[in-house]
Amino acid sequence: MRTSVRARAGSPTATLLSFQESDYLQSRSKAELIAMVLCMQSEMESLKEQIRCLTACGKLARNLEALIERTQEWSNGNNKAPSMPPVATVEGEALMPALLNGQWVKQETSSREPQPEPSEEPQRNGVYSEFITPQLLERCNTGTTAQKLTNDLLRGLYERECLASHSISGIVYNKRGQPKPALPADEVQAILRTVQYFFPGKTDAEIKGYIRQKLQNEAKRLRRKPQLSMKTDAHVEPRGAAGVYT
DNA sequence: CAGGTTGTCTATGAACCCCT
DNA sequence: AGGGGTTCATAGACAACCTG
Repeated sequence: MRTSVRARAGSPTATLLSFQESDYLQSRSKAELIAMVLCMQSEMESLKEQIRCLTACGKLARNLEALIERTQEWSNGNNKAPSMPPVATVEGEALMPALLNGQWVKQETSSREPQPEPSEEPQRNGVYSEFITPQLLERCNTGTTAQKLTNDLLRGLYERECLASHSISGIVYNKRGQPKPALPADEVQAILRTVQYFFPGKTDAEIKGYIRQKLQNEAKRLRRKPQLSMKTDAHVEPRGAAGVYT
């Protein structure tokens, strides 16, 4: 299918049109081209998301530095309680409106369950909130069990391969086992605090047990089906590196 | 006692087949 | 076409055991 649209030489549109008319595309079936476009769209979305995350990380880092400075000032004898730095925003949206300095800020009044009061000890909770985003929480099941919430948080924060290849502490007691790196301690703490917010009765040990269980299940899954995942990848990417589904 | 491994069982959802 | 039953893969839960 040839297009009759005229475009200025050298413009992006002209580049696209010349690509559309190339022999490579002419040799492809319509279905193949549609599949390629879908793959490209998917990849574009993934890249956009990565850019958003990187931008957010940079702003969060600056916020953390400011908070650390204020905390140090406070602990150095300045009795005035440290105030929170302004919350960074991405595209006008507050990054962490739901969790501030370890304390949750209610966003929806029509919550599924009566939410417990935020902790009275924000300093004890620390600043772990940068890992648990409101978007992530929206995808998590916060209303059923602590174990489900823990699993959802882990799946939201890490890839399966990452879960399968890490442990809570990094300590390996099995001599024949490969040493596994530990999950970032601050991220584990963020999960603990988050789960304890929604399920105040749960202890660190219990939640760590849920995390351990999830890591083991993922590792077991990977051991059982290593060839399956490879086969699936081969299906997803039949034509070179066109499809990146991560 | 905490943390890790392995095996087994169960629940669940997707895929498939058959019948109307 | 679609509704219902069956099969299968997967995730999660649990128990038993090991190690430091």
